[in-house]
Amino acid sequence: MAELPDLTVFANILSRMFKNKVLEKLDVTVPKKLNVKVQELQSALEGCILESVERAGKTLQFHFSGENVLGLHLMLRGELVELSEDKTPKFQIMAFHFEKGKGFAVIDMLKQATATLHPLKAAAPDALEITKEDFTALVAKKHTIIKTLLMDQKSLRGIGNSYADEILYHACVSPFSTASAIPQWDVDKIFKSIDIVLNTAIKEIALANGNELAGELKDFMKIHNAALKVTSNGDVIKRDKIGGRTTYYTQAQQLFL
DNA sequence: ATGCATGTTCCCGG
DNA sequence: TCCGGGAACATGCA
Repeated sequence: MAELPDLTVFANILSRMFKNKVLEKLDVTVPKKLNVKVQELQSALEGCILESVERAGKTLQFHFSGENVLGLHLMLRGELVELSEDKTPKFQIMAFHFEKGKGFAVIDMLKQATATLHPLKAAAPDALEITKEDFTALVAKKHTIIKTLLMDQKSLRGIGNSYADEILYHACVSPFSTASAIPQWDVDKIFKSIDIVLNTAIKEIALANGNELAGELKDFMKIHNAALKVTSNGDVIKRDKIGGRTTYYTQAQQLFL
């Protein structure tokens, strides 16, 4: 359940560990989500140098020498694990073997993690890159529920169910608000909250993880957290479904319809 | 033991 | 055309 902040941290850790290393071997255990044949993927990437790892939306982008790019989406339950000698991790999807026996694997018990060779550049802006003007225009033209809009990857990339709740809680706007009905002042607040909530989480997770790729899931959530009954203010945390997903919010969050 | 969690896609209906 | 709702995916956890 890696979300945007986790992925940003993973990208940084992978860069530290494998940047400028040669990918000696790429094992594909579960090829069903690949956009190319296993052999095509291997011949494109094996022998290449990993030049950078970046996050884009909810994906990681591995940039290899020779203009080769691999996109990776972990979907619901995908995880990254560092490889230890001679042991294939349980639920392995693919394994990246670099020099000196070092490497990492993608694991996913749902087998839904998706690797894409030469992914198309996404049209929608990333949640951490969108400008205030573009965000304002986006919110103004959509008549859907604000939480649904924040999570719509075709509109804005990178925000999932739990951080959508965290952002709207931080901005004090009800997740049930109609996007186009939200006043400019509050749209500005949401825009700022996206930046603050995500970047704060990145810092906290980076600190907690160190160089651990997966690490245990630290719970930094202030509202999207099943263990909490009330917020730090003492407001009762309510639960509802939006888009089939559990949504946590309080009565104090302003509703605009 | 039952049901919930999580992202995406696809299908149906208003 | 836009929007919402539900199912499906496989497994671990409370």
